[in-house]
Amino acid sequence: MKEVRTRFAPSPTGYMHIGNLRTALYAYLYAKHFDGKFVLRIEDTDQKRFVKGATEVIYDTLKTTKLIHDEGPDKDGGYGPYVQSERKEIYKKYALELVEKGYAYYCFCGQNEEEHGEDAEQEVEQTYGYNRHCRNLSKEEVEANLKAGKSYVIRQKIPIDETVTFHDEVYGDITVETNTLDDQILLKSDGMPTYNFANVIDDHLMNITHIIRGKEYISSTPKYQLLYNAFGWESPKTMHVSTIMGKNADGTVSKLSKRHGSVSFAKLLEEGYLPEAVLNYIALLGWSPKMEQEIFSLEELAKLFTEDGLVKTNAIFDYKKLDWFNNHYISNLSHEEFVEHSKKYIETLPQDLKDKWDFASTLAQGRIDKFSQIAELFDFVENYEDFDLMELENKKNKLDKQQSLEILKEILPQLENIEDWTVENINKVAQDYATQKEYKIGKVMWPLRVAVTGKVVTPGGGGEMLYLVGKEKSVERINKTIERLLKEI
RNA sequence: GGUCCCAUCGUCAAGCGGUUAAGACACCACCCUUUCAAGGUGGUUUCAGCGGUUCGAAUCCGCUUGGGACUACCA
Repeated sequence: MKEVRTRFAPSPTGYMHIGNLRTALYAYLYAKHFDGKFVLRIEDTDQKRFVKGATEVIYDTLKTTKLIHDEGPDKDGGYGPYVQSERKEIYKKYALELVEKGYAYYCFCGQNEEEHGEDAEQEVEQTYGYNRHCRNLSKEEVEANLKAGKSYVIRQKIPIDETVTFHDEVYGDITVETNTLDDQILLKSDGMPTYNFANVIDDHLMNITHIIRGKEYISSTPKYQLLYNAFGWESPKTMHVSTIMGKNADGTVSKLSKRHGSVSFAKLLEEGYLPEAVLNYIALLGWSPKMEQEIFSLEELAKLFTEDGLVKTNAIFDYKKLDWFNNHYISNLSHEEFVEHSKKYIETLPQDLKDKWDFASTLAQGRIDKFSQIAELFDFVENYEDFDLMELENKKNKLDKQQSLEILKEILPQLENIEDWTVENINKVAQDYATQKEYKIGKVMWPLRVAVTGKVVTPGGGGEMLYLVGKEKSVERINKTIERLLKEI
């Protein structure tokens, strides 16, 4: 069997959209599944859009996601150059070949509206696209224009009254009438090819066997097919993948974009998502392994990934489910890894808490969905507000405010006596007190925890919370709570 | 507008002529518990509609409706 070669062909825009990353993932997985090659090609034919440092974003993303390419601008595999702007002459040669064969033509119309306008519209029966003004220029006219130094583009000569069919591995056979196709530009006036032309040439020249790309290219594919036919080339197999959508505030859905949340890989990382979690999640958006397992390593995915699991329908990006994946991956981090990852998120934390981070981090791990939640999780250490005293009542522990008051009053002096403010010592005081009063430990811990943190939901148990808040502040807050209770009861 | 594509719980999805229509996220309840989380158990919720074909349709066909993409000298 022929070696499988897939490609990821991003345009250097300066950021990596999550949908784009998923395409890269799929292309990578497909190649790896068949022990083939994953090729990186930079599609930078739009000079106006040049963004400095944009290719670095691409390299960085592939590196941190471990989607290692086998060939690319930095890894020659014999099919280079892998940057389209460096292949300019190649495209020109092939464009001319097409002109020669009658599948393309010079167009001198320029970019202004009038020449594309209505007057010529009746000539060719179409109300869209280019009016084909230059389609039938004589050889002499073309020569004359060329000699005069007129700027030109080369357009594809779409056949009239024909039908094109291509086969997609996901969507099956798709047939369109050529009359609905535009004489698209192949070579721009600056001599650069359009994406539409370059991708066909490159995929062929680079021996790409399987094209995996977004569904939005499905309607352009007939034009590519015509190009392959014109050259007499075998077209690579295509696998179009569904679009990732986002849910709008008004309930409608549209292509995932910034207004739906973070959509670039870098942004997601910034928020504190792990690359593995993001990859695992997006792998399952539009593709299914058809089994119950959901957590997969890259290796496992590669083993499982084939076009069979590709889904035709668009998928809505669900940040909640991403959170679940991320929570899972965070929980599985070693303590050292967790501390390492959390470093840049604890900078704004109070110094005291930073000093205790080795301990506090063990509470945070497993309790957060993403690292950016750390500050909020420990907010109570610094900030304390009068909470609703009703929170001191707890059914399960058969607690009411009266009892909470009593417990707080009785245990406070004992807490104040603690010399060495450690979780163990705090717990011991509480335990001894509970034993003496014949209370369940929970009954003692509840009011303590709530009084000191001002919250019902905390990242750990009572002893742990008192330790984090510190002796001085704990005592102060318990006192305050007692006062408030006395006033109310 | 034209062309093409799509349609199973709120979301991701399995299913590919005969199933009690999987599973996961979310949600709810209960259990466990030193709170929360995690974990365990259980539950609510889905075949867009209408016609065919068939002994039998979520599965095949048609129409309707709804959604999406494309319609650049962008990719």
